[in-house]
Amino acid sequence: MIVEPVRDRRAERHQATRTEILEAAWELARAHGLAALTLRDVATKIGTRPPSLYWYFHSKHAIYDAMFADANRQLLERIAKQAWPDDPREAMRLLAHVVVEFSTADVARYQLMFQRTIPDFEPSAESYALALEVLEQGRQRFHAAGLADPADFDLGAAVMAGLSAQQTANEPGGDRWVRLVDDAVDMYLDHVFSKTAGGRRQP
Amino acid sequence: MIVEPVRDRRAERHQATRTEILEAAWELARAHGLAALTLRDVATKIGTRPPSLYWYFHSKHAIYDAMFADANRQLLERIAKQAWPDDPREAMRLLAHVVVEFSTADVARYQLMFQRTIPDFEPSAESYALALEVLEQGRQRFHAAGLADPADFDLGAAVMAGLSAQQTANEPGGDRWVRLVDDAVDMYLDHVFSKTAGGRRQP
DNA sequence: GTCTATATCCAGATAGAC
DNA sequence: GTCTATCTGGATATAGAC
Repeated sequence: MIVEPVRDRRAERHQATRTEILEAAWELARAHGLAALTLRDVATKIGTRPPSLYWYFHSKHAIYDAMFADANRQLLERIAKQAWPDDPREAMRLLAHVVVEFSTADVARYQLMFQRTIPDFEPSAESYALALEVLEQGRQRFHAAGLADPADFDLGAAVMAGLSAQQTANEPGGDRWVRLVDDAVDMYLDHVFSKTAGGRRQP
Repeated sequence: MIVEPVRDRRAERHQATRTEILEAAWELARAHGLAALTLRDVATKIGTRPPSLYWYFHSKHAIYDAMFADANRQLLERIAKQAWPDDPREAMRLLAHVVVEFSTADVARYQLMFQRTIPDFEPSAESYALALEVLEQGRQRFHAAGLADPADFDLGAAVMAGLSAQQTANEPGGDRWVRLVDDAVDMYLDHVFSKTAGGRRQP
C-alpha cells in the first residue's frame, strides 16, 4: 500500500530553489535594471549554470511572471496587515502611504507591476488575477471610505500613481514626492467629499 | 578665393537622412516597444544596412539621445504655440491638457522622456538641457497662475503625471483618465488656492 | 556614403551525458 | 537535478573595399 507522505521533501526543496532564483532575479533587477536581467547573471548569482534554471522555470518570461505575481502578493500582504481606521480620511491617508511607499521602495518592482517596460511581457492569467485582486482591495478601501463612484476611484489612484511615478523617475530613493502624500490625500478628499455631503475636514 | 556657399547641400542631405532615421526609430518604438528597438530594423526600414547608420549616429544610444531631445523639443513647441489664457484656472486646464494628451499620445515617447525604461540610457548634457527647459516652462506656467511654491508645483506635476501614467499603463490609446483632467485641475487649484487668498472657483 | 564581411559577444533555449 | 556542449539567432560595432 502506498503511503502518502505528509511532507514532500523533494517538492519543498524544489520550491526553495525557485524562491532562491527569484530573490537573485530581484536583486539583479534592482541593481542593473529590470530589462537588463539575464539568465546567465541569475545562474551565476545562485552558483549554477543557465540550463539548470530551466528545471525551475520553463522560460525567462516565466521568471518575470513569477516576479510579477510575487510583487502583487507582497502588496496584498502589506494591505492585509494594516489596521484600517474607521475614519475615512485616516484610512485614505494610510492607503496612500502604503501604496506610494511600496511603489517607491523598489523601482524595478514598480516598473514590473505598473509600467510596460519589458516589450513582450504579459502576465499569465494566474498572475494577472493577483493584480486584479490588488485593484479590488483598493476599490474596497475607497468604498469603505464612502467613495463608490468609479471615477472617484480612478482619480484617487491617479494621485497615488502620480506621486509614485514622479518619485521613482526623478528622485529614486528620495522623498520629495513621498512627503506630499498627506497633503495630496487632503486635496483629493476635500474635492470628492465636497461633491457630496459625506466628509469632514481635519482640524 | 574661396566662396562660402549660402546653403550646404551636403549638410542638408545629411540632416535629412538623420531625420529619416529618427522617424523610422520612432515608428518602430511605437510598434514593438522602446526597448525592442534594433539598428537592424531601423536600417531595414529606411532601406539601408546597419553599418550605414554609423555615418549618422556613432552609437545606438546616440539615436535614443536624439529621440529624447526630439521629444522634448516637440513638447516645448506644443507649449510655445498655445495662447495662454490670463485666467489661472483656464491656463492650468490648458497646461494639463497639453501635458497629458502629449504623454498619452505616444507611449514609447512617454517612456523615453519620463520613465527609466532603457537600463543604460542617460541623456547627454545637451538633451537633458531640453528636458530642464520643459520643466522650466512648466514652472513658469504655474508661476503665471500665481503658484510660486515649489511644493505646489511638485504636487501639480504629480497630478498630471498620475493621469498620464495610469492612462498609458492601463488603457493605452483610451481616454478613461484623460477625461478626468478638468476635474483633476479643479481639485488641485481649489486645494492650493484655499491655502492662500488668491484663487477663484469657476461658477 | 554605402557596402560586404566580420569581429565580438551575448542572448535564450535544448539535447543528452552523468 | 545539474552539467557540458551546442544550436540558433541576435545584438552593436568596426575594417576596409568601392
